[in-house]
Amino acid sequence: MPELPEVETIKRQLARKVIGKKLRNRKITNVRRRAKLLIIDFSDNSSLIFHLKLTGQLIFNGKPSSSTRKVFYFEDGSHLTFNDARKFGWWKKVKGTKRAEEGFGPEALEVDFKSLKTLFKKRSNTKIKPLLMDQKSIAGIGNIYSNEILFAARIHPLRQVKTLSEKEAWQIFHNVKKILKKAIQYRGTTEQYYRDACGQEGDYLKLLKVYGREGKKCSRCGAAIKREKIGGRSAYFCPKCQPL
DNA sequence: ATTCGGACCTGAAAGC
DNA sequence: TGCTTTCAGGTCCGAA
Repeated sequence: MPELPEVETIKRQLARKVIGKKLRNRKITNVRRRAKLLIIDFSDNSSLIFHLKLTGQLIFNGKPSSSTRKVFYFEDGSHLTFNDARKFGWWKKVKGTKRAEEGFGPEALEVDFKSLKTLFKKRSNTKIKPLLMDQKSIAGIGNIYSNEILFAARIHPLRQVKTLSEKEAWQIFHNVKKILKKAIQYRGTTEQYYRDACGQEGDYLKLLKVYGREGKKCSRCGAAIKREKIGGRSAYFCPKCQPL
């Protein structure tokens, strides 16, 4: 589930709710996001790091359920519930976050066009969709938004990076920013498991143009949306708007 | 360097 | 009504 927009949504909501609260004598000083990691910092310079993987949820004052893996209780009686149906997600307590934050590429919402073009040059032999999802190259984009970005940019997910023109590279850059910002405005996409920190579903599902829409009509041209496995993940695209 | 399959788990939906 | 198969917002590892 959670890609950049979902984790960012949770981060913003939690920041408003838990900064200043105390957990086992330590005060929460900040709530941050790096790539798809959610980081809670404490006054003693320790931190809690979460990765929600596919089905993780972090819900403030969430009612425990069968998928609840951990509940963090604050000194004022409120709590933070970590649910994870598939148990891929994790959390850990660290003394510093430097190690955990290493190895990621620039944040998708912060990378500039020049750096993106440099990356395209360096990774010219790979395919564009797996590259957009590679956290070491650009941090935050996953399967839903890589599909949506490439549809908006009219680029086939299998395109070799070295064949992209300047104009096409710009379209990708432009739509990375545009789609992710819009998805944050809508508090992310709930396909099944995702909930924000208030336990609410995200509203971006209704704006999806290709993800999960195999066989349905393209909103631009009416052709049937296709699904194809690329790099082990389902790529969704319009064969007419995104020709190879 | 890149791609592939499998591994980690559970549960919902679709197929027969 | 079952029983089986497929699929899922992520990442990691080892083998071609």
